Amino acid sequence: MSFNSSVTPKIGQALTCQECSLADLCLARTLSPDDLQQFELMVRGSPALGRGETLYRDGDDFKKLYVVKSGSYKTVVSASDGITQITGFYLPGELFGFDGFRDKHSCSAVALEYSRVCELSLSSIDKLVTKLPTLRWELDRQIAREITSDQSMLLLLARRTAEERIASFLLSISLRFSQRGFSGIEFRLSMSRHEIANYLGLAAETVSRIFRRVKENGIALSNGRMITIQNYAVLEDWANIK
Amino acid sequence: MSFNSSVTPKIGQALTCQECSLADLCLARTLSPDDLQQFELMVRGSPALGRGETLYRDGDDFKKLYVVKSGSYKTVVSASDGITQITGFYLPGELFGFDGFRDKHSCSAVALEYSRVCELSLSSIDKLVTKLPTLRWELDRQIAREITSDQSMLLLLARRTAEERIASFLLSISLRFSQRGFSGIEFRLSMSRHEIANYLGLAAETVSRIFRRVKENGIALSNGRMITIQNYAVLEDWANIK
DNA sequence: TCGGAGAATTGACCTAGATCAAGATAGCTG
DNA sequence: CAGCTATCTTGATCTAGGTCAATTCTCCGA
Repeated sequence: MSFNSSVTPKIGQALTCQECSLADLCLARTLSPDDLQQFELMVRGSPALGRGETLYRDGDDFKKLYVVKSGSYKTVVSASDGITQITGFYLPGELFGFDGFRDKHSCSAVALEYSRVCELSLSSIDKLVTKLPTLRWELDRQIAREITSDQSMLLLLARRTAEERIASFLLSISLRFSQRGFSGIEFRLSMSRHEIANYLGLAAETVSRIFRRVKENGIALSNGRMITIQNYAVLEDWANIK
Repeated sequence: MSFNSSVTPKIGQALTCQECSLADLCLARTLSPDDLQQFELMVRGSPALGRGETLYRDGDDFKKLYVVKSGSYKTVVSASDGITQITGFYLPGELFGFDGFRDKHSCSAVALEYSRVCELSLSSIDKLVTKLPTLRWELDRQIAREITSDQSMLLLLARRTAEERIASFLLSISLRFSQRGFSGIEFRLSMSRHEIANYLGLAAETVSRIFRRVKENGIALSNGRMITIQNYAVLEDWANIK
């Protein structure tokens, strides 16, 4: 299936990288217009996945890096006894898949809703970076950002209360939506309460209860998966960002 | 201070990379003897640090990658409210420092005991990888390994009991010691109970109590920081590795 | 060898959040 | 749009592990 086979071009479904609304969030953002043309030739679209469908699996050979074009994905690690842990949620423009770069994937990537990615194969990357060293540098920075974000999750899971975790989560999602040109104060979560709970190391019931508390304190409304943030400052307080 | 100024060359203080006992654990392990010579010219030693001394700080510009030559290090992330979290312990031969690669460090690296590192500056890396692409690939794999390990810690912190965390910790240290040619059944921990507790998202008292339980069940002896593993199989059971 | 400070252990107690068990809602599908 | 299934919410109860408060070790340095 071709990259531009979809019907009406809209957010995340642009024909070319130049036209893509996610251009300044994507891996390609540091490239000059000329370089971007070279980059674009290497990028492939892929069939859309529905909720719950898997892009790659734990144990698969590493083949490609992915940028979310539309929708959203989660990455999940599984232990041999069946316990699983969501290690990240990825929104449009976000790069993922470097777990097991040049090796085997150590987690699985699953669509949270009807979603598409742009794909960049390892061989394309290797070809590109010889001509475009700045792409390599940007890639390095993005990988480092993944490490930094995983490590701040370690602090969150090891040292924060349920309330702080949920406040941080809402702030993070809100920030990322607004960076993507969507509203950061009113948005729809693509993940279930169970998925939020798993990601934050909590029980689903606890997430429910704290969403209620958030509502009772006039900080944010939650109507199912719709969230409306009412008091950003207090939410930041709760997250302990100080 | 020069790389080889130390008195008696022993584990981790070899004069050259060729002679280094850590050669097959280090970043350089995939290099041919010829390539290793080029690599070696770029590597710098550095003054030893004592317990508690800092190699780099959260916020510092990224300058170098480090391999532990002797001793051990921890990396620590700090939140603005003073909460800190140990995100990793690094033993001889282990590569660290890519948090904030080509950017700013997002955590601090602190010596756990009298320790040395080998340093590889960013400019050296960039020079080397043009001539030695396999070095780049190995670097990529090591960075991915850091991500994989951080993500398995996310599962540990979010979903495992205190008992499982400590069993996993002991197994991991034991494995890494034996890979380095030391005994994996009798070893000395270089970190305090407090540091173990922080790393595992527990209170120091809980670590003490579980070390006692481990002892009572004939799984491992702990005499202060000395550990003797008595029943590897049951320890694996406790860790839930199945 | 002694003394002191930090580290580790132990016990008593408490609480945040898990678990269990119903209901209430919402989202699909036919 | 009716009905079924998932998901979400709420309440009651329980417990793993945190916190607080003494001791007891251990390891230095003088």
